[in-house]
Amino acid sequence: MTKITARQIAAQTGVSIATVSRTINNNGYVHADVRARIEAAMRDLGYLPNQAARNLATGRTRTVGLVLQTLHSPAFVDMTEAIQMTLREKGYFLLMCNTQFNQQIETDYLRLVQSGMLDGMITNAINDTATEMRQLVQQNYPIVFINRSLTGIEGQPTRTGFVQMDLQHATFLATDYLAGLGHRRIGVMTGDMQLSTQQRRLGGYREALQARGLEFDPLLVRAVAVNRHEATEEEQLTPKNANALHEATVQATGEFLTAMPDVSALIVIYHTMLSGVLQAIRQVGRRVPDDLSLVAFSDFPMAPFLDPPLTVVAQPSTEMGHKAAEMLVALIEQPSQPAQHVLLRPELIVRQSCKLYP
Amino acid sequence: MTKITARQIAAQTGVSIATVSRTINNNGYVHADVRARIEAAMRDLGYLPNQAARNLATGRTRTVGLVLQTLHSPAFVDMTEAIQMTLREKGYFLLMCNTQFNQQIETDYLRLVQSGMLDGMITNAINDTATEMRQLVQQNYPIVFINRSLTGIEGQPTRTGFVQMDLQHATFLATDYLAGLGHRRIGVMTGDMQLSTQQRRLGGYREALQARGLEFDPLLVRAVAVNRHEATEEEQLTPKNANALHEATVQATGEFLTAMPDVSALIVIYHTMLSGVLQAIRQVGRRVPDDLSLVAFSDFPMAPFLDPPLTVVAQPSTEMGHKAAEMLVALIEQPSQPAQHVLLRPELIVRQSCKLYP
DNA sequence: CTAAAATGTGTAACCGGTTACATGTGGTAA
DNA sequence: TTACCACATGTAACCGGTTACACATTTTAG
Repeated sequence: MTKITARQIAAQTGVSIATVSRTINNNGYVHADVRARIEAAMRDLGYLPNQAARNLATGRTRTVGLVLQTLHSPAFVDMTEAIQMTLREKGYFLLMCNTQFNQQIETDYLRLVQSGMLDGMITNAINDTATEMRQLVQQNYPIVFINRSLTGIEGQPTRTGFVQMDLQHATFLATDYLAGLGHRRIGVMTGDMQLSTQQRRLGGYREALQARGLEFDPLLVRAVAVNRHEATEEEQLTPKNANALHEATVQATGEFLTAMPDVSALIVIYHTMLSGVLQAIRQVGRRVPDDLSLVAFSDFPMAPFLDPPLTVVAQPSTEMGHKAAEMLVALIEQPSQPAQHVLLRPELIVRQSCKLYP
Repeated sequence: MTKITARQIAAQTGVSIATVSRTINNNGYVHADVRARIEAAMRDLGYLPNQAARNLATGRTRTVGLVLQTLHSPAFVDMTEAIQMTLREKGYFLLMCNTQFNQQIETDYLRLVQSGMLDGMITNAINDTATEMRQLVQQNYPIVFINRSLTGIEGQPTRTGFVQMDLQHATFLATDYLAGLGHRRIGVMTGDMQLSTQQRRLGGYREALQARGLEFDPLLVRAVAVNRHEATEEEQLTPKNANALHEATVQATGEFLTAMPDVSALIVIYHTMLSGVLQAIRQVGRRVPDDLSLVAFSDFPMAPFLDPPLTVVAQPSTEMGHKAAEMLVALIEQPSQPAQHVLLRPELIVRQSCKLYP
């Protein structure tokens, strides 16, 4: 249990710590015989270099942060695992941060990059408009955003990357498919309207409606807020965890379906809301797909086994995670990179939750 | 972007770094006025203390590791979030490690505790019998095991904790429920037989059979191995990721159901195998619950919406995560703790995937 | 009023590595 | 033979904090 240090390895082998360090890091010149002796000593004594010391000396930690709101979404799980595996291959570690939609926690974790604890950050932070985030970007810390964008940094030299699914196309796919089946009143259950992605998500909805000659009715879009936004906090539900979100969604969807009996199809933008939507549909006595067609976002292993098998817009989550990790490592290791954007395509997977209208 | 150091804060305020340090850590005595000036300077300059330096100086990192095989299980997701939230409250960070059932990765991550990068570890490592793990425990590093046990450390002073769901009772609940419905040939789809938990899981199965006067038939237990175990590697399937596991499960379940037409009920021990089992059932043309009763492990949000709604044995995952985190922090902060054991009860949630036999 | 205790602050030794620089070999090309 | 370069290793200055200890100044207690 007494900690072995490089000094002891040096003493044991009769060399200086510098030589031990060179051996560990495979730096500079070390005679093959000496190297062998040092390595033997390290093995014998079970020596592992102290990471804190290395981090301090090198100014790097080979650790990056991942800030997500929740893991209760198969897409996020896939992404997280892909990120971690990719990072591992590149010799990096992953610090997890689930914020449960709490912006304070989000901000706290973002600071870890500035405190030198993390070399960089991957995030889909919801306060992407906040000053803390812009500061971080402006201060040139490596950050990769997932499904987020940032205005006002165009042309500036930052170490920022963006990995996005084509959100507009995703809602377009769902809407166009439903409209193609003859639905004219297509509802959308979504999250916080303040989020910078809402515009693109709804953009795809409107685009598809227009292409099919249908009118956009704002009453058909129902938002269940999942985060606190100072400006409009009082009007928003602010569930603190998945359960609260579930209840809020049940409530909102129930009201929505009751108030809008002519809605014949529903698009659910967030997977975290799906169980709540399904429960509400049951409660108001509608049946999928006979009384209501349903398209959800994110595919998941159980989707084919639901009643009925669920038609979904699938995200390339694993690929997104992989790209994000790769991009971040590049930003960390090569100081001056032009901001990269990766845009991946979603895919409509048709199962049996939608029906011709009427 | 130039890094601000405590020295600069000290210079700016006209005090020594020691006083700055005392202010940061709320240690020792600092005059209220001086403290105010220092805090103002820190705010103005946007100073954040360098974590690597603190870690080195204090010998602690306030970071703990979580080593899991995968997040593709709602129970693990719940646990992970609970762990992280609890750790955060106590001022700790979480380093995530998903091993994808690769024991090499597992071992690598375990070493991080020894390298001083982590203050402790929470894990359900599958090589709980391996020498690396025992070494770690013997060397008195704080470790909390989830659903694992460790023999041969009884009475020894270690900093080890155990959080377990009562695995034996879990399988008992499922088996007893099915037997009570009249089923006599109850199949079990499970994972690696080498895992130290298998004994307890099957123990509950046998216990329930015996209580109901049914005979134990080893042919009714089908294992789909999910990890590599040197000793028996050649006889085992060794899928490298969730997809491979899915395929392996489809294959194994299909064979099993075909070879055992008299099996009227099935217990699925691992959630990660569930989608594969469901697919295989479909492929061989059986229907749940009419041709086959089904009990799965772990509840999940979509379970009520499956076809049919799924009867499950639910784990108290959130509570387990919470306890594990609490226990680990206690082990870290209070050097000499007797090894603690927490045993939580699973719960049978009856829905509609089981039917009276015949 | 004096001794002891509490308060406040600076100095400097650490934590355990990394790495620039100096120094010293031996080999090889001119 | 001289000059130069690749190879090999040690010395010591960092990295940016924490904290034991020394010293000074107040308070408080008896």
